[in-house]
Amino acid sequence: MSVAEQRENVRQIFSEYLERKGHRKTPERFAILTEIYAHDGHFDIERLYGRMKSKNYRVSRATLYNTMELLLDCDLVRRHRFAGTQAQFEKAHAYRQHDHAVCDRCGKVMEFCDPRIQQVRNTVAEVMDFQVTHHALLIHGICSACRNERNAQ
Amino acid sequence: MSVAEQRENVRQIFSEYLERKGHRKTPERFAILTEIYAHDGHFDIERLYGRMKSKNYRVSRATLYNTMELLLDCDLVRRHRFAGTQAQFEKAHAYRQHDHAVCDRCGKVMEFCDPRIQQVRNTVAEVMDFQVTHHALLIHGICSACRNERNAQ
DNA sequence: GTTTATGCAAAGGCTTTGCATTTCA
DNA sequence: TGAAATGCAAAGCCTTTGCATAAAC
Repeated sequence: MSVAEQRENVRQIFSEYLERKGHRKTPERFAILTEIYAHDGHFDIERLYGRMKSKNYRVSRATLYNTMELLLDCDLVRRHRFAGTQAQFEKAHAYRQHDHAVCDRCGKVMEFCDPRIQQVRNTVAEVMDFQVTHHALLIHGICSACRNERNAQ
Repeated sequence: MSVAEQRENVRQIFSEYLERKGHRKTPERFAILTEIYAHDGHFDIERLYGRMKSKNYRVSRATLYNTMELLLDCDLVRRHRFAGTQAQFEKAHAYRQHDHAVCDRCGKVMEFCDPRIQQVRNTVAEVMDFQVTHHALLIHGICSACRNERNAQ
């Protein structure tokens, strides 16, 4: 799937979601979605605000927060709280399932993928009669770069 | 291990930690530790503050926040961010390894245990050359009670 | 006697809210 | 036209910080 195809695809999903929920299709909402899907990796609200402002597309922070709720609700975006109070987001559609390892010393976030997580989800759903929608596995520790740095001192 | 034994045990661990780090052994710090280990389940700073106040042991919120940092550092307490900005804590010592499933409708938090997580940790450590210290797996979804409630409406 | 910790209140940072204005349907 | 969304600023909430006081070592 090309970048253009994906962009059209997620616009379609968002459009149908807004319609189904009786929400309006404002240009701000689609501009935010487009901006999010134009980049990889994690971002926070302030970063997104800055990126849109630099492209002369000014949206208020309030609208950013409101729109993120909608995008979370239709699973086009994921929200993480790696540390502190500041939420981090990432696009979720057509982005392979993965989890995160975060270095508690330098804050670097790495991605990994392990099929056993899916098995755990299935077991939890079955044993606890729980309808799983998504999950977040965060592995904390110290990355090799930080360990080497400390050893070198 | 009895409750009294565990309390003595964690006091010992904390005491040694403070000594090793050159921190002072203040009565507030031990009172906070004792209060935390007198209860099961999750709690936030405000709840802990209220519980100590109701026992006429008044500590400032600042000291609670400071002490939690120490307890986190010596692994006697875990911190979670299930939702929102408010941190949740739970005691960590002699409390079997477990993870959490949280209902996104009613907010209920359930615990479960799956040995496959340990295997994932081992794999991440090996493949990414990452020194794992701990992890947090959060499974989101809708609990059976909430599903039944909605069906009944 | 020093140095560190406590407590209080103020400041900070991220997020939410209220309300007037604008815009979608 | 009427209801909902936007933008701005103010308020909220949790957490951190600064500084005087108290306490550990």
